[in-house]
Amino acid sequence: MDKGKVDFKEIENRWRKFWEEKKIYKFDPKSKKEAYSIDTPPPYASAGHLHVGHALSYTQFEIVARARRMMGFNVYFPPGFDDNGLPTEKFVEEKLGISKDKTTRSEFRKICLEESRKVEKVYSENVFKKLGHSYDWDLLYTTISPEAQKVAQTVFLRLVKKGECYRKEEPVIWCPYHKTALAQAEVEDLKRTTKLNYIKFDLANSNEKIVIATTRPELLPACVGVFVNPNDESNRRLIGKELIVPIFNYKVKVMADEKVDPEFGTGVVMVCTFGDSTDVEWWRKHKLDLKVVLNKDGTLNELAGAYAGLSVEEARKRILKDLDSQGRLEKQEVLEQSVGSCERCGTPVEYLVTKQWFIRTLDHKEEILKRGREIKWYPDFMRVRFENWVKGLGWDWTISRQRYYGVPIPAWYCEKCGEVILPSEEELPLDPLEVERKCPKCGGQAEPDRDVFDTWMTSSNTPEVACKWLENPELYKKLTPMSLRPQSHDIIRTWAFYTILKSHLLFNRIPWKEIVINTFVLDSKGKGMSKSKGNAIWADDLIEKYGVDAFRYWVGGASLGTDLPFKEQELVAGKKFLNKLLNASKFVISNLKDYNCKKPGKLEEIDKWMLFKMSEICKEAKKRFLCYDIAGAKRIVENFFWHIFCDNYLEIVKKRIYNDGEGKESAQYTLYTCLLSILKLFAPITPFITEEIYQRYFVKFEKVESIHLTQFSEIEVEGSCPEGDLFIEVLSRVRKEKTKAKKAMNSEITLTIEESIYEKLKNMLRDLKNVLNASKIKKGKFKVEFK
RNA sequence: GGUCCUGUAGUCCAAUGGCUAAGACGGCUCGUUUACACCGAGCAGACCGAGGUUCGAUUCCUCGCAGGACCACCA
Repeated sequence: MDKGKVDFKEIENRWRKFWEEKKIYKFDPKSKKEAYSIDTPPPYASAGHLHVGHALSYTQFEIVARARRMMGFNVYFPPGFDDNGLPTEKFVEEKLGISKDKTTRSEFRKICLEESRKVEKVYSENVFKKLGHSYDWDLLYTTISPEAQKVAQTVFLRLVKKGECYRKEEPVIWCPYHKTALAQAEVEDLKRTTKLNYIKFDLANSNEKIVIATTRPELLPACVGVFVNPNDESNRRLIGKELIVPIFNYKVKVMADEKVDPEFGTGVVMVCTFGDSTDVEWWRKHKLDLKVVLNKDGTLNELAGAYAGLSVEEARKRILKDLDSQGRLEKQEVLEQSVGSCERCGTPVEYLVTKQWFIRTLDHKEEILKRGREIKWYPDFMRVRFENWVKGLGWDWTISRQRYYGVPIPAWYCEKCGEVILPSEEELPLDPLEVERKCPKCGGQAEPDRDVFDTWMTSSNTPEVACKWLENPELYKKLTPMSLRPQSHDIIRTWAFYTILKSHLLFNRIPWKEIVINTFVLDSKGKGMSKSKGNAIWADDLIEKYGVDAFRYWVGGASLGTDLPFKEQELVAGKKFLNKLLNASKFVISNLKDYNCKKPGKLEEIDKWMLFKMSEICKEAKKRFLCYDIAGAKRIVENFFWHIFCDNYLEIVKKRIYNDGEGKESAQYTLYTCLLSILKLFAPITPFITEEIYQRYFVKFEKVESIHLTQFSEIEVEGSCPEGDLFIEVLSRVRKEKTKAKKAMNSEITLTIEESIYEKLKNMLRDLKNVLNASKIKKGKFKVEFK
């Protein structure tokens, strides 16, 4: 071992290769140990870069997997990729400049699949393997695989059979850019400044003008009613009367609804089909007409007359101009508004009436809340977020998407009689576009469904996909409900929610026993990190600079439930720690050359003390790992290693191990046991350096081919030796005196200590003399004399 | 607007209804000693504010302030 610089990269590469070749993380289905299955989040393998927040979340539960393995569990830890759905389509469209409109579904799907495979390969190598993640790569799954498609389609058929999945013509949330229906969960708020336009309507059979404020004048041709609050003194007189819609000159009725805010605008609201979700609500409640003016691409149709073919924005401008020239635009006010927008492209969503498939959620709110409470949440308060979302749901889950790259909806519709035709489960997976069907009822030609499922339709069955529900029912039964779902808080409303929903509807039980919400990383100033804000810090850069173990050391310090600001300083500390660990090990190992790995007949008192302390740390750390308190485990082990083991114990036994003689074997046994225990406890967090040290020495005695296959130590103790604490206290007092006298720590002294202390330390005087370099220890008033 | 989380030295973070409130980074002083100067010994430095419960609150409760997150929103 060279002095000074250590080539951490070389160490990493060597062991990464070793683990992969030996397949040391392979799952053993025949093992008798208790299974611990992890419902891994399959990432969208899109960009090559990974910001520290993502790297942290994946590494955080990877540490859990390692710790569980070392606590005797048979860990089922499959990697996965979520490669179907909009993100991939968007990626392909942008990268290759292909639009789904200008190609066929099968062609487009082929390109998507090829791109997915390429990116996933890079991702596995550059992210997971690089970070030292201990997946069993033989269990790799992807959500576009035939197996996953079969799961999604089977689930669909079963839910249809149960009546929990239905097809209906309904207003749905629509993204005009992606030209598809969206689920409520895919909508994000977009804050923007817009104009509130005050428009004069004529009151029918009167000369009076009624002013209505609207942000969406382009929807005038779709106006189906006007509302006022029944308690609004100044406007209630209008109820039952009719207004004439400007430009389009047709009559609409004025009706009453308590939800109208008399203070906003003029207190008079027009309802169009559809401008926003309130319009949908009122349309349903008051059974209004349907006037469709929007096309699927966000342009206006013939109903808009002269404005047909224009985009929403353009039509708005033109209509406002025409209203103004007719003297009907009273005024405009600036309005801070937040509108629902597509979470992937930011385009404000519209509401269109289309035929879609839905899964019932509104009927099951209470049951879902109950299921949520059967699961143990870490941290517990994250369950509240889940509950808030469930309580606030306003729509059933729209699962059909008018896109290409996803799991096809296995259904046909008879052109003649409208019958919905479904395949049998044995035929799955299938693409109805590639299979001809005749109507079993009337014999008519059946039209295939051209849509695909929402990506969450597949992802919400990751327990079924990952544990091979259909391929290996035995295995699935053994591993489910899964032990753990690790995920981030921003997808509680999607991934966690949909998974719990599906598990409830299909199997009438929870999908996993515990859910851990990973730490949320902020930038150094305490702000949320994202690519769009430009404050993202890339994990690759840090790993390049500090090494993987130092990065993981930072991850290991994050506690659940509290946001963590990223500080590069922590990586510096990590590197220092690795160096210290390596150096202390080097020292210990070099003094174990003649060690026979046998427990000596007699242990020195201070060694008993050390072994006792070490065993306590092992127990406490295990306890903390079990309840996902990685940071706590790391803290106590690190503190013990640095201050008790290095600063105190190594100094105490130095002279004993330098020379052959009494107490040498006792020291060697203690050093061996403690260092190995410490290495093991740190192995889940810093797997590379611990493997390196283990392989340099311990492997030949332990006979287990990797430290990561060993179990955390259980140390045999011979009493707690409480006098050891007193020993350390005296050591500390003397060191203080030496510092005060500006003497070196190894300067020779004569020590006088209180008689009571002297008596208690009687059996440890030799070690005390050694560590203090005291030529004599006398009884009396505490005094340190220098030579 | 609703809900949730977090406020501890310059910075990150821990514990605690009562004892000297721990550790790391940074600062300062001292020490080059055969694992390590990416080190050791030591020093200085902190409980967001106001009430309340209590013999006693940094800890529990209420309100406020600050930061962060989630959800709902208005034509």
